[in-house]
Amino acid sequence: MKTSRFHLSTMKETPADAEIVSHQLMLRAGMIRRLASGLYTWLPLGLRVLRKVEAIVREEMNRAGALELLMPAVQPAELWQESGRWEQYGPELLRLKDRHGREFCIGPTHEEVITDLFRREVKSYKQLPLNFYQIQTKFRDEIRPRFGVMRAREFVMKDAYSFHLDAESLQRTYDDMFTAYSRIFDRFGLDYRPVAADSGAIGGNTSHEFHVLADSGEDAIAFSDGSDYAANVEMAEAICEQKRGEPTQDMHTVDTPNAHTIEEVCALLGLPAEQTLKTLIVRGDPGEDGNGPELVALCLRGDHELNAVKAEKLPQVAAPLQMADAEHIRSVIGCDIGSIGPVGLNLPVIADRCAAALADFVCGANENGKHLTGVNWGRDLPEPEVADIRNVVEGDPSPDGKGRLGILRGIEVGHIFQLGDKYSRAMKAEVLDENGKARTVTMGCYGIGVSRVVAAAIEQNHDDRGIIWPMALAPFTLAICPINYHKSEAVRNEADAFHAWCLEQGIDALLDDRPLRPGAMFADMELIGVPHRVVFSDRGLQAGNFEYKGRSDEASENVALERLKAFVREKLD
RNA sequence: CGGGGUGUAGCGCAGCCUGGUAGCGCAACUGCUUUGGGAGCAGUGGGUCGGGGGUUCGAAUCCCUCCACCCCGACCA
Repeated sequence: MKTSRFHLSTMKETPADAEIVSHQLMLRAGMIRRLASGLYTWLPLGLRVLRKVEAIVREEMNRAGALELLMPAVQPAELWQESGRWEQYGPELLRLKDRHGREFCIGPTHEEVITDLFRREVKSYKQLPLNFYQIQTKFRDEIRPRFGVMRAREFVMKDAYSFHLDAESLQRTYDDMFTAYSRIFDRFGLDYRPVAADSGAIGGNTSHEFHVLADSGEDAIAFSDGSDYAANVEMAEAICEQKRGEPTQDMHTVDTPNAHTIEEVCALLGLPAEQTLKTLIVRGDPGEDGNGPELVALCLRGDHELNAVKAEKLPQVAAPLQMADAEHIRSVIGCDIGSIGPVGLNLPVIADRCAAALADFVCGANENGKHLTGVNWGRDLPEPEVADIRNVVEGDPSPDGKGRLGILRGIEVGHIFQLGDKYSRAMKAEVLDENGKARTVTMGCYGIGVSRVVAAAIEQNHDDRGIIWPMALAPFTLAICPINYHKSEAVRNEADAFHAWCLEQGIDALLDDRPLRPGAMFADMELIGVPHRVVFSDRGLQAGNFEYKGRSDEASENVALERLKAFVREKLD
C-alpha cells in the first residue's frame, strides 16, 4: 500500500473531548471518527486492526471446534418476553417498533436467539455438544458511553454459546474455551490475566474474565504473589489475620467537633485509621413478608472500603445496594452521618471480619460532635454478625493460603461463563436422551470485546509519540520511508522495488510516497504505530546502506543493502 | 437521572464581562525555495459564531428556550 492511495488522516493536535490515551491516539492516527455519542465509524486504518483481531479470534475459535454463524442484530420482542428479559433488562435495551407496530430490540447479546435456533434445529443428544459463535455488532444503550470504542454503545463482539446434555460436557467445553482464550490473547501479544469472576449461586469456578493489564483499566484485579490465584476485586475474599486482643481501655466519650470523616477524627485524636471503626447505614431488604429491617448498619475498619457486590448478597441488605439518605438516618438514629457508631444502635449490625477483630477502637457516638474511644465488642455492645464485606487491599493474604495479594488494574476484554439452564429451561430447549426422554440442555457462553481489544492494546502499548502495535495487531507491519522520493530516481527505484517485493512476500508494507520532509513522515509512521521502519536515502544508497529502526528502538541502525531482504525477513519472523 | 462545564473554519483556541457586522495557530489549496526528525516565504479558499425566540438602530457578545457534546456522581459515617 502507498500512503498516496490510502486515506491516511492524522492529526497533530489532540481533540479536546478525548479523555484517555487510546481514544486520543485512535482519533489522531485516523482510525476512528465519532458519528454520535457512543457510535464510531472505523476508517480504513482502524478497520485493518479490527480485522486482524477478528481473524485471530476466528482461527482460534475454529481450532477449538466452535462453529461460526451469523444472527440478526434486530430481534423480536417475543423471544425476550419468553426469557423474561424484556422486563428485566431495562433501558440499556434499545427497543423499537416496525411499521406494523411489532416490537423489536437491537441485540445487546444473543442468548434468546441462539436458544430459539437450537430448539428448532437440534433434537437428539447425539448432536451434542455444540458450540456456535459469531462476530457481530452489538448495541447497548449505556447510561454514559465514554472513552471512544472502549465503552461505546455500538461495538463488535465475538459471542459464543455452547449446548450440553450434562455438566461434565459443559465443563470440558468451558476448559477448551479457557485454553482458546489464552491462545488468542497470547497471539495478540498483550499482557493479560484470566481472573476468577463472580461465580454466582451455582458455585464453583463457573466464570472467568480475561483482563488486559493497563494502569488506566476500570477494573481492579487481585492476584497472589505465591500462586496463580487471580480474581476480580469485586469477589476476591478478604481474610483477616489479626486476632482480637483483650480490652485494655475503658470506653469514654470524647468531643470531636467538626470531625466527620475518619481522616479528621484520626487527625484530631492522633490515631491511625486502623484503630477506628466506620459505620455505614444501608437500606435493608424488606423480604417477602415485609418484616425485614428497614435499615442495616455495616461496620468496617476505618482504612477499609465497602465492597458493594459482597454487601448486597447479605440476606438483610437490599439489592442493589442503596445507602440510606441523610434525612432518614437523622430520624432513626438522631445524628448526622459522620457521627454514627454501632454502640447502642437499634439496628442489625454486620461487621466485616477485620472490624470484628478490633479491640479498644474508636467509633461515632450517635450524637453529633462526639465519638467513643476504647470500645470493645462483647463488653460495650453485643457481638456483631460477622461477614466479608470489604475490598481486599494490597498485602492481604491470598484466599488460597499461598502468598499475598497485589492489586493490578485491568480492562475486561473477555468473559467465559457457565450459564446452566437459565435460558434453556425458560425457552424449553430440549433434546431426547438415550432413553428417548426429553432433557433440558445446559449452556455456556463466551464473549470477547473485539473492538475493545483494539483500544485496550493501545492503552497498554504506547509512548509520547503514538501507538506501539504488537506485530499481530499492527495495521501495517513495515513502513518504507524514502527520502526525496519525488526527486531522486535512485531512491524511488529502490523503494518501489522493495515495496513490490514485500507485497509478493505477503508483508503488510506501507510505502510513504508523499512529498514530505523526513521528520513529518517519521512522525506519522510512529503515531500510527508501525512496528518496523526502513529508510532509503541518496546518502545511504551511495554508501550501500539502508536504515532500519524498530518502533520502540532507541536508535536506528545502518545495514548493508545486500542484506535488505534477509534482514527484513529475520525481523518479521 | 442529578450536579458541573463546553458549543466560534477539519483540529486546537481567542473574542463574550464592557453589543458596532469575526480572528489566531495547525491543517487544506496555489506558487517559489527547501529536503535526515512535524520547513520558509508569498498568496488563496473555507464560518447562517449549535438551533429557535426575545431585547436593541444593531447580538458571537445580553435574556429566554431547546439541542448536542464532555466531565463528575453513595466508599461519607
